[in-house]
Amino acid sequence: MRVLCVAEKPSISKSITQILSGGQFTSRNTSVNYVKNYDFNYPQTRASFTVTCVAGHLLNYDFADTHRKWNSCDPFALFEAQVISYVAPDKKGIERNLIAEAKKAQQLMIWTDCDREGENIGAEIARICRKANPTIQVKRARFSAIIAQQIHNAAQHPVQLDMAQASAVEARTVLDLRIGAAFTRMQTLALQTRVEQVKESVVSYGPCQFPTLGFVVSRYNQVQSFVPESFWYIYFAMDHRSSKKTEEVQFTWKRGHLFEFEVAYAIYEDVLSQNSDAVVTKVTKKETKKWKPLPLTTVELQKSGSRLLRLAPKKILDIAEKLYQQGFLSYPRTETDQYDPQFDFMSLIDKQTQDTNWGAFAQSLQQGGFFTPRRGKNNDQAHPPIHPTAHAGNLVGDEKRVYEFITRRFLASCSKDALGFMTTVDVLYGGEEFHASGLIVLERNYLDVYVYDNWYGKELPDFQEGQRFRPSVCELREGQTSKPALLTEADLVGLMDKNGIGTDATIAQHIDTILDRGYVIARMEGQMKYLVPSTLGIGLVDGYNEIGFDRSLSKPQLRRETERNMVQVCQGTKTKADMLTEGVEQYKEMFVKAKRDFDKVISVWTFILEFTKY
DNA sequence: GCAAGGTC
Repeated sequence: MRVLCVAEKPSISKSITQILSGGQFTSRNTSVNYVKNYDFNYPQTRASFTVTCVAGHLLNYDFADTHRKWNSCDPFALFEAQVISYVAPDKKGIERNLIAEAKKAQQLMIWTDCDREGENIGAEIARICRKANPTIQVKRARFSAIIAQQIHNAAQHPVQLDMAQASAVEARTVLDLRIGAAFTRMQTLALQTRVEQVKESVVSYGPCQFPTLGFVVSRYNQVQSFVPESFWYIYFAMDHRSSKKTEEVQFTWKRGHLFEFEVAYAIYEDVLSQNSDAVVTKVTKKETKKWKPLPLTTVELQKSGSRLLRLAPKKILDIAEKLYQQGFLSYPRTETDQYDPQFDFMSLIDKQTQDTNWGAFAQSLQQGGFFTPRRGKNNDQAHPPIHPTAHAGNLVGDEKRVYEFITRRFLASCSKDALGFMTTVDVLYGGEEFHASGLIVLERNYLDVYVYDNWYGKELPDFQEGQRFRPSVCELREGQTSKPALLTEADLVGLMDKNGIGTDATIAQHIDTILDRGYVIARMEGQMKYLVPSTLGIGLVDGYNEIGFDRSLSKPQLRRETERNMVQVCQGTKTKADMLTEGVEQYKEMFVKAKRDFDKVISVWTFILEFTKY
């Protein structure tokens, strides 16, 4: 039997070929540079295998000719207009290869990633192959890691494609298109005639880009409306004299900050009036740890990378993609922060021993310093955490910095938690409680390679329970609450991830979109980059908020509902048709309201455009 | 001239 295997991307087709063929395969070029067809025999199932791949989705969705042009219809009609799908122009070569190979095979085995998108891509592949060869038998290989035993098991026990998952993705795709196009055309056409600033531009709406914008505006509004508040606290310290110097040991008041001066003052007066010694009531000494970092996911790479390396999330992902293409990194789009129990850490660590900067650390891991990485809570069943797959010695600039970060993070995660010794001292003075804590770092462990983490040890003098002393300072001091900071890109990535806006592969794109559209402007303050909404961005979000929907078009709830609906379609508790109809009805209602209230929206915009200055 | 999701 001839079996055609189709993976989601070139790297997977190569890995499964290497595993299933045991290295004995021939390779054919196709008309597409990055797609190869691999042939070999698989005696385990007495079949001859051809392994090839696609590159993500093959199909694009758009409106039929009657509704494609902007002026062809009222934007409202897009909620019902016919939506067609077609092979994207840049995927034609891949389609041709699939057709040619499907004609030669009796069985199609789909090897896409084991997630909803993978199931949908699998359905696209099946559709094209069936058209070329109507009798081809369609199977699906299920694997959760590129590990020999799992890949063999998947090849020998294929299952059926999960059409429910594929349908859920299709429903979301069509809904996003209808909603995005309808609101984008309506907004753009309405604003272009009335607002000078947007005469030439597209004012896009999207179910991911708007909540993303919403986060930026919401933080900006918090900053603008911030009013500092005064608070009072008791500052308490003692002088510690050692042979060399005198140091001030500061204690923290257990009550923290009080916002009523009268109350704080009364307590303070009471403390002073007792005119007593301070008494050490308790000394706690215990070992403490600073945990080594978790295995690296895409979202975490973008968050910590943008914070520590000061690069835009999109830039980091682009660099990681390039390093992956060059064979230096594992697949850079992953939600997984746990390694497979059979993962081969040692050979990867060995590759890093030649490095001039962290080679010695890698060697120390080989000589007994290795500890299995911590396990996070996420597993996408498709890719391992991001890790270096080869040593790269000749990189420069940002590529070098990104590679270095990923490698140090990997080595750190294979090391040991840092170990410290913490002392906490509780003190009673004038009836009030204070405490101070000190830390001595005993073993740096992972900190030696993960230069991005700090763990400072402040040493405390040796206090004894029952010890009495006079404070050197005991004052009532005033402080003020400080303004919240504007959002950084790292914050925004975190908010989007937490609220389910976008995916690991698209979060950075959505941020770029709101920058490109001019909804948000990057503002540098020193080394730090902050995101500030433009008048247009504020106008759009505040304008829609003004309309008063149950669930705002610029908040994350709507996307969460879409996600919930997709899960229901996957579980079979809702049909694709119901998800589509309900979604269309819901957004139709909001569309009508939005259009009717547009004067109100515009007046908010005009107000903001006139009175907001930066 | 519209979306979001894959990936190159």
